[in-house]
Amino acid sequence: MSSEDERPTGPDAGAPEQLALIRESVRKAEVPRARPRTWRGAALAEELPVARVLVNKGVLHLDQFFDYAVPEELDADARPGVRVRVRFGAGGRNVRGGRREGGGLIDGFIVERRAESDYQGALAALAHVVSPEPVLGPELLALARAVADRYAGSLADVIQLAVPPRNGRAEAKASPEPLPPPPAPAPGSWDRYEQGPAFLRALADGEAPRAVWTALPGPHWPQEIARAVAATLASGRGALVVVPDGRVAARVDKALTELLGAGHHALLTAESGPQKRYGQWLAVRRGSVRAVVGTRAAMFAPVTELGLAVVWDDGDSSHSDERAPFPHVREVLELRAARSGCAFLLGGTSCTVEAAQLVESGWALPLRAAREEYRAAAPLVRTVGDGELERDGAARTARLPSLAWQTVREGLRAGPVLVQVPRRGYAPRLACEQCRTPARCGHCAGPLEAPDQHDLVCAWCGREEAAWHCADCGSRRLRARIVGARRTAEELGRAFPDVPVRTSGRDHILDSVPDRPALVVSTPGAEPVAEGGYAAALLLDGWAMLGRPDLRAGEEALRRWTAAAALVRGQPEGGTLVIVAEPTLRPVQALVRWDPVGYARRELAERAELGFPPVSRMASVTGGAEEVAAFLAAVELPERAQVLGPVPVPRAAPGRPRRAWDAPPGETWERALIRVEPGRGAALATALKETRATRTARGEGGPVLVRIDPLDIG
DNA sequence: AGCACGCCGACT
DNA sequence: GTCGGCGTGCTC
Repeated sequence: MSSEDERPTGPDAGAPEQLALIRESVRKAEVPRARPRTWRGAALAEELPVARVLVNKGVLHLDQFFDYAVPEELDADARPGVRVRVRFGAGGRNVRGGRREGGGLIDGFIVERRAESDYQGALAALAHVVSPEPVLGPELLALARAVADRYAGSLADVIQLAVPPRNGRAEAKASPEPLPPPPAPAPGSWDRYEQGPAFLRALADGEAPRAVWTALPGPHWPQEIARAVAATLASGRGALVVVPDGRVAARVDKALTELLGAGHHALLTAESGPQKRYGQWLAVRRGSVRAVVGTRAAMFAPVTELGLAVVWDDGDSSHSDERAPFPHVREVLELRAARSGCAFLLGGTSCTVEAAQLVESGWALPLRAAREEYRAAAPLVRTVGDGELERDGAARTARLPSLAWQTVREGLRAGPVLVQVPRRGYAPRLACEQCRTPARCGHCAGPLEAPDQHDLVCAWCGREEAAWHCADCGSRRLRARIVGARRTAEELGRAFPDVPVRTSGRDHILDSVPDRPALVVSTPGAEPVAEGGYAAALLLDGWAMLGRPDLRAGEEALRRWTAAAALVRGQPEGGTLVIVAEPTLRPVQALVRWDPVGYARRELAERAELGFPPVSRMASVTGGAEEVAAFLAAVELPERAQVLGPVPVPRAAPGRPRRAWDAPPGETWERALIRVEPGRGAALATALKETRATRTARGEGGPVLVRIDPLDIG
């Protein structure tokens, strides 16, 4: 990075008193600024004796580089990008004649070697070079800077996410010789998509197409990703694929190995353990492996000459990092594509609102198949309203309507049957009892809650809603009820005593089930793949999924449903799916018509109208009530920014691990939302970052947590 | 964040 | 005179 990107340190701090002037002259005499010759008598490097160092402290007001003198004996190893240890801190300031002692040893990275420093004081020397392996290249550094700015975070925080901790043993091992590029692959099942073959050809020709890909349901998408990677490799460039979890990574890994053999790609997931993972990361950094498949942290993988960045299923919440500054895979890969001019592929069986926006804005092109292709590849979808559930005769014993019974019974004759059950602990949002329209605040359109089971309060702005009535149908009655879905599934198992019941969920997740009749009960996201596809699927308690207290509840439910439906055989092979949910609801209709894109586009239009993200940009500020209030008072927001709240942060659900933005046990935190118009996101991030930097520098109040584009905004 | 520097009041 | 309170500001 060039030096103009750094923050000036500001030499205007107060009038220099006499002593300081004397010291200054002593320093200059001892260590000439133009070319530091000695430091404590030790010889310095002949050439470029100054090392610009990124100090590995996440604190925002230290978000700048520091210059150190390079002793002669470290000259050879102290190359740009290597890890170093330096003395840092006020500990050894100006102890007689400009000499420095003390100050703790902390980690850092050399960012640049220079002939001279523009720092006015005497330089301390590098303490040591941790390892001569350059791990932080200029491209990764620039990306990390861009991500830090985007998310109002510090460079060091992003570097901590982007550069894995060192492992000496892995570093000592040489990486394999890079393989020559493979030949361009045939389109394979990409020919089912109108622009599929053309997209592959563009990749193989070294171009940089950007696409939002609505994958057909069924088992082919890992191979399709593999072909896109292979085409990019064929152009002599590298490729990066980021998926939500290790299971999906394993599927793409398998597809790539089948297509290209081993050696072309690295697998970067937490499952492989620190040493192996660092070895893989190094192989990528060293350029001996040109393609990467991995989970979240792999979004920063330093692929040489990146030609294609892929994110699969960008609606999955694990694409959002839970460590500061909370970057999202889709956004980071977008940044990479924009910065390095590489191709971009966002794929999934469903479609997020953000993905729809990428197409709408013209940044990416749609990559879709003809409507008939989706209908043929998807199972027959039928709905059962949960009202029918109560009326149905069979429901009395098993709480399941007869259509569901029938579907399961018939499905079990042909193969495994999937039963998707929402996880317990879903707190549904209040909705109209009549038409199920979510109850929203009359002032800011935030979701309403009933913290004391009685009064209605807006979760965003905290206003009390005294006289709520449904905007759609005028009803004044609300409902919030969770059905005991798990038990229903168990009863279903008892009703088919000859059939094995397998379960897959949070604690024990099945990867796959054989092509034999079985009931497979699974929570959303944990569905095993059935070899040969499920004969049928039953999606229970759609209402509870739609009732989640989240702006994205509808989109998320549809994503979970299409993901499950994509595991079922297509309609021509007799695949059937029954969803227990109100058929008039939009996400349910989108599933029946298999139109996730239409759903996302409509949702996008609505969010634009209501001033919701991603059309507006939002940030959240979380912390103790006093800290949040003081922060909001201090921050200079961009024009027409709107502050919603603060409101108390709801308790973290018991059992779920505490996330950074959940209140610590025993404390009550508050959260405010800040909303700005489209195009002011960068200004908002800058304002938030600046305020936090000055406030923590002065130690004013406790820390607040700032998140840009928070996912769970209710 | 640490941590020393510096400018104010009670002490051998 | 000087020991030490913690308010201020710097860290290459």
